[in-house]
Amino acid sequence: MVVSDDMLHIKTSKLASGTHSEKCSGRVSTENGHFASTSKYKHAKVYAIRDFPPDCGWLDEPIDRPSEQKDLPQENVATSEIEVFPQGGVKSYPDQSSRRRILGRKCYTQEEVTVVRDFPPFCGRNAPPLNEEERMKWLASLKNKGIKLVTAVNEEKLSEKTRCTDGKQVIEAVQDVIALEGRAPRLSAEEIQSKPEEPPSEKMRKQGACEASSRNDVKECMYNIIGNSTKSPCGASPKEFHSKLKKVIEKRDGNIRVSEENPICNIALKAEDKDFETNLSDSSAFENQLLEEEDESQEVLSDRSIVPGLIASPWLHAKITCNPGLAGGSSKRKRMNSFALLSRANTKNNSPTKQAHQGLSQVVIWNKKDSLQQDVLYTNDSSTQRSYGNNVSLPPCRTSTGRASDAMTSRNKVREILRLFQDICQKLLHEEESKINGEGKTLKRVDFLAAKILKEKMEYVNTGKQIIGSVPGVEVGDEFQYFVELNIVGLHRPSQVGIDYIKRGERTIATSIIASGAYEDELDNSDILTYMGQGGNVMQKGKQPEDQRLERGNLALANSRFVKNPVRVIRGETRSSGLSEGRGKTYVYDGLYVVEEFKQEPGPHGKLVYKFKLVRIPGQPEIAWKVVRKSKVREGLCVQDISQGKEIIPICAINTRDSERPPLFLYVPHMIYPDWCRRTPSKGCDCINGCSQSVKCSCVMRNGGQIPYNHNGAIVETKPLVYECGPTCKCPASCYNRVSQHGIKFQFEIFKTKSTGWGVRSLNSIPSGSFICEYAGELLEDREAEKRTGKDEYLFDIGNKYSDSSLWDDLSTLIHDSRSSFRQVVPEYGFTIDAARFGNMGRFINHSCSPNLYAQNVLYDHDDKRIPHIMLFAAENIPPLQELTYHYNYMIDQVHDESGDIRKKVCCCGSSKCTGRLY
DNA sequence: GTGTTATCATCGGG
DNA sequence: CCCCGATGATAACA
Repeated sequence: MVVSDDMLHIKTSKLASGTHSEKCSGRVSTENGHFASTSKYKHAKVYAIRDFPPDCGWLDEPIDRPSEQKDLPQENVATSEIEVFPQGGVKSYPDQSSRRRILGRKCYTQEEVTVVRDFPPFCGRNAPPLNEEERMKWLASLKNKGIKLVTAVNEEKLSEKTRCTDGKQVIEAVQDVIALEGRAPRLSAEEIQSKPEEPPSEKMRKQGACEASSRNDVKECMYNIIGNSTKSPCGASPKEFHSKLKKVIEKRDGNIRVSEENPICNIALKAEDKDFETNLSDSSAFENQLLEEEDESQEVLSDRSIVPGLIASPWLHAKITCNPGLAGGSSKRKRMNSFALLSRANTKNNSPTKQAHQGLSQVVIWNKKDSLQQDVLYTNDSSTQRSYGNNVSLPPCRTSTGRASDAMTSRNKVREILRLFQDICQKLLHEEESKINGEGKTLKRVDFLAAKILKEKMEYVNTGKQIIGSVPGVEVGDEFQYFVELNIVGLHRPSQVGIDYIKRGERTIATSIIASGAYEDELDNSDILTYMGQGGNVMQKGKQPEDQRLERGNLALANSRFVKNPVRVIRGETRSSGLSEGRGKTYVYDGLYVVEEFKQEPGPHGKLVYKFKLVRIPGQPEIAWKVVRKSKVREGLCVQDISQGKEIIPICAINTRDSERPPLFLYVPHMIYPDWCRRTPSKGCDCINGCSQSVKCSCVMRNGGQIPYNHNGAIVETKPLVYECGPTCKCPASCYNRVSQHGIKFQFEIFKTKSTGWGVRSLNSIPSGSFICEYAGELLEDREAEKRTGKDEYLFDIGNKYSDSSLWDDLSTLIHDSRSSFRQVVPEYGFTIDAARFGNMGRFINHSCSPNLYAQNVLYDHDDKRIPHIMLFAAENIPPLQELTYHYNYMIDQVHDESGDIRKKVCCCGSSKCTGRLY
């Protein structure tokens, strides 16, 4: 990261509010988590004013945990659990240069400003950790479920083995092979079953392993059963035997599939699914065996039950290092290495020995489960926790340091790449929009373009790994604007297909589905989802509808119904709210579901369709929009509209924690300028046909020749200063160069947070780049601000980043003003916005070390660059009910009290990037 | 049997 | 509505 010192210029915070100890001694906490102070300013150069250029944390070197945090009261969980990130700070953000390359555009140093939009990897919300109680509950439910489920299945299997026809089929199939080999006479199934051919030692070893691990792995046990009944009698070499066996299985599977396609046995599947299930398990057991035989290094098969990572392969090595419990003390660093290993292994996956690698990937998948079990094991100190049969990846647990850090690393990766993607998208879209102007051409697919760029230059997240269960770094509730984003983060691989599945030998099982209502799914708000299968020419126009067949995704989902593996569900939400101007759909990750059952029914066109009933696995966080939609009256509502009608959309106040009401202040949606402030009216443009059309638009020129917004109202990139068209412009209000002046676009509410006073959140999904609100208040000169001692927590220092010389060098090519005069003026006169007495919702927005908003200087109604509007924009996609935050940009150890001592304030943002200090 | 290429299907998006 | 689209699975082919 190349950052000049000048870029880092940050106006430091002035004075200081109370320390934490003051809070404890009865000081009043305020909305922003600051504390009122009566101290006087003594130190001229120190300001307790939140400063504009939001360097967003990663420019600041991380600091050590302040020692005074030890004194924190117990309930201060947010800070006491924070992990200091050794690789934090600049070094952890290596891709700025790659971004430059990616965009392939002229890169100024000013780009660092551009990059201000690119928030630190830790931006925004972190994994909502389950509290211990929730966790235990979830684990208990899993345990019960898993044990019950699997033992039931196992018993079923065992009895099936001895009586059901399928067991016979399998054995007969085996016999076919044996007969082909001519080495053994045909035996009846029963004979084989009852024949203890295997050396008892090995048999016991296997069974013992199976039981000892208590892993309830159906396949594992089935493997043993089948192994016992089939392996020894023929005496054929394993490889020969299995290649023959495989053929037979294939043949048999073919038959089954044919019969499955027969409509007669559609619903019958439900009645006879025992057979089906047995088939599945049987053959997967066979496959497993095949796989293991294929891997030369697997000499001790049964050991896999105990130490799954022993099988030698790069994948498994990687896995081992991922499993501290197994590998014996893997550090975070090791884990990161394992990532590298994984991706390397992935490239190897295209090697000629495809079969073997398919096998490997299967092993990895199941090994994944082991690792997940280790998750459980690792976060709970009892080894009895190993006995989960579910292949469920649990939410990251932050109490386990190594794991938590890993989870955060993944999280940051995901967010990083998504922000990058969104950023590239906005810029490409912007270019396209300016190209298209007037020519009636269609816009290119910026999402694909951006995805391609990312794929070429960067690595996608979670690629190669075919993940069953939750994807590292992706959290329930995450939102995506484009379908390809799902691919980028590894949540759902196909570009347009709704069902993603993976191969497990001859079988496929579903890993993720997208329910966006293209078919007639039943999407209600409950945890049950009815998903319609694919195919049947429903999507193709001009084709006769047909019965859906049990193939591809449908087959995979059907298999998942028996394997009971978790399936990720992504819901495509049409933006019917109308509040956001973005594109049609938002994709929300809804968490893990299990396919409970499926059936075949006549669809809307009369032909048969498959319907899959998916049930959400309990214990996952609820999706915000469900909460919003469920409760029509907001719980804890204490003020209907704190703006008292002054905003276009009412802003209510919610307090579900105590009886406190929002503080009193006079709501003003706009800035209040004092009498002495004579703002020079802006010289408006003369564009009548819209400023985007006109090459000569003076406003556009001042923005460097381009409107800084896209047609959907999203800001393209952060600029030192944005010039919107204003009241004196001739362009209409619909001009694309008018965004922030139109006021809020989303439904916001202020709410009482856990530890930072009042905060702000939205009930809507907010796409990255959207305008949030202005930071409104009284304009003050710094001198005046210094006098307002008690309420400095509402001061916002207007950006004097213009005094930054390196920035200005680059700007000079864009902004045609006299640099010298400008620079002379600004550093001398600092201005501040005071929202203590008058303000808008912006005053409630809290600080975070990994924010999801950033501040942008905007001019539209006057020309005085010293006092731009402070407009807050979304730095990423923000799901409903996620708290909105920006970086206050205090300078650590630069805030002094009246006696000149450094003051310290604990930061309670709780983000993974949190330095623990606000200043 | 295996590696490469063509084709198909698909709950997007302008 | 039309068309372009990426991707993986499958079919066809060398």
